[in-house]
Order: sequence, then structure tokens, then C-alpha cells
Amino acid sequence: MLKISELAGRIGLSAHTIRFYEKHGLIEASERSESGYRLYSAADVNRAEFVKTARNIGFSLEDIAQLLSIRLDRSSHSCQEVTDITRNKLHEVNRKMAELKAMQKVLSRLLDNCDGGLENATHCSILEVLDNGGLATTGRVN
Amino acid sequence: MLKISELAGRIGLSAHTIRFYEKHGLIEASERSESGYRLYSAADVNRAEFVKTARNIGFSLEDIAQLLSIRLDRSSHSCQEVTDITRNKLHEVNRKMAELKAMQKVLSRLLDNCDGGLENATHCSILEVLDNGGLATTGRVN
DNA sequence: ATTGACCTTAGAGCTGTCTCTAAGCTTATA
DNA sequence: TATAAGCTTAGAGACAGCTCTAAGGTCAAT
Repeated sequence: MLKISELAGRIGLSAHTIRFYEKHGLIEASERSESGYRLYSAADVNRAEFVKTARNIGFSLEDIAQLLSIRLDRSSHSCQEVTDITRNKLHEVNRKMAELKAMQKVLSRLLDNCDGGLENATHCSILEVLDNGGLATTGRVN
Repeated sequence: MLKISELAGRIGLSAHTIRFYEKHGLIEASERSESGYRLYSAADVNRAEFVKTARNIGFSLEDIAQLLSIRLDRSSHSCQEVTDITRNKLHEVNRKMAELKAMQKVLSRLLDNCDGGLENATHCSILEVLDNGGLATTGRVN
């Protein structure tokens, strides 16, 4: 049985974060010592590692809570439930990527058109674009 | 001179948001009516539109505050200051893109390896991966 | 004169994920 | 035995960018 900071060291989260995850139902200590210290069994460690892995991949704490409840009773959940969560996450990632790509394109073009020298900003093309409502619509790419 | 909701309609922000931006120094009403209503001049509208455009591109409110202070006195700032802000933003976007790409790759691979059928999740390959600390290191791509 | 839309302010609440603090108890080490 | 490290709890604070509320004043139309 591990104490909280031992678990923390093992999985690479702070003790603070582990307590925070516990409050949100993600990690459990199946026992307590006489003095009230959390004690983690091998199964608890596995669960915590599951949480950490899912977190690393990018699942939200809420996603992870759902995945955990499936993991806890695999036979009464379908594989599809798991893929649905994963697919939703992938869609979310794709949406964000599209946003970032648009930003990337605009920012790059702003930089391309501006020399960025040490002269004063009276004729800075970036400021001009911002003043004129964005990049010209001709040739605009979303 | 426009009242706040007229400005709101004009630039596509809520009156709430305009007051919020004002509190953060982004938008100003150069006058007030006798009864205390905010009144926006043409210059105020231009400034608000600048803010909106920069926001649409993805600049943070803090970035915009900096851009505004340059815009306010272009001759005492260099063009480089503007490109620095823009370049920093671009780098931030690039970093986030790289994170999202990694997530995208992992999520796609999880989905590829899982049939996602209606059968129960006892042998769900996604859960197995999460239980085993992530995708196999052989052939791992970051 | 009344209704209803609009305006004012200060400040709270929301999202998600921590991160830290205070005040006090326990355990290990010297 | 004294000290330091580690544990406990509840709750506050941080980030960014809104979003909304309460309690009230103003204005235009009927």
C-alpha cells in the first residue's frame, strides 16, 4: 500500500492533483491508515495510471470519468461507448486544429507582408490590416 | 455618437462584452451623455473594430492592449514591436498545433485498432491501451 | 402616466484544471 | 525529545474571457 506522495512519485502527478482527482471521482484510495492517511492498493495504482495515461492523451476529466465507469464494469458496456468518447474527442481536436490553422495562415500572412524593421510603426502593414477589418477579401482563404 | 448597444450591433459584440473590454482598457467611450450613457465617436468605433478584428484573428486581450498602445502612438513605436507580438502569437499557435497533432494521431490509432461494435467492452482495445500506459512504444510517433 | 426597452454600477459566477494555503495531526530520523 | 517531512481538511486563488445578476435610473412611445 502506497501513501499519497509515493503514488504521486510513481505516476508523475502531485499529491495535490491526486486529491483533486479524488474529489472528482477519478482516483480512489481503497484504504486509510489508522491516522487517516490514504493508502493505495495495486488496483488503485492501476486505476491512477489509467487516469494518467488518458490525461496524457488529452481526454478531459469528464471523459476519463466516463471511461473509468466503463472500465469498472466492462461487461455491461459496449465497445461502442468507448469509441464514441474517443471519436468525439477526435472531432473536438479536429475542430480546434482547423481554428488554429486559420489563425496560423492569417498570422503568417501578416508577417509576410510586414518587414518588421526598427523604423517607426507609422506605416506598419499589420496595424493597417487590423484597422481595415482584416486581410483583404480578394484571395481570402478560410 | 452611438450608444453602447448601437456599437454592439455595429461590431458584433454584446454590450456586456464591450463593458468588459472597457474595464480592461480595450474599448473607450470618449463621452458620456448627461444621464451617464456611454457615447461612442467615429474614432471610438474604429478602435472597437480594431479590437474586434484582432480578437477574430486570435490575439489575446493582453496582446490587443499592447497593439492598441502602439496604434495610439505609432511614431514612438517600431514596426518590430508589432511583428514581435505577431510572431509570438504564431509560435504559440504552432505549439498548440503540435500538441493537437499528437493527440490526433493517438486518437486515430486508437480508433483504427478498435472495432467499436455493440458487443461488450470486455476486450475493448482502447481500454487495454489505456490500461497499459499508452500505445506500444514500438513504432511510436510523437 | 405607464410600459418596456435601454442604460448604469459593482460584483458574482461560469468553464477546466489545477495549485496553494492555513491550521493542525502523524511519522521518521537524529 | 526535538525537528522536519509528510499527511489531513476545507476552501481560496489562479488563468482567460466572458456572462449574468441585482438594483436601480433614463428614455421613447402609447
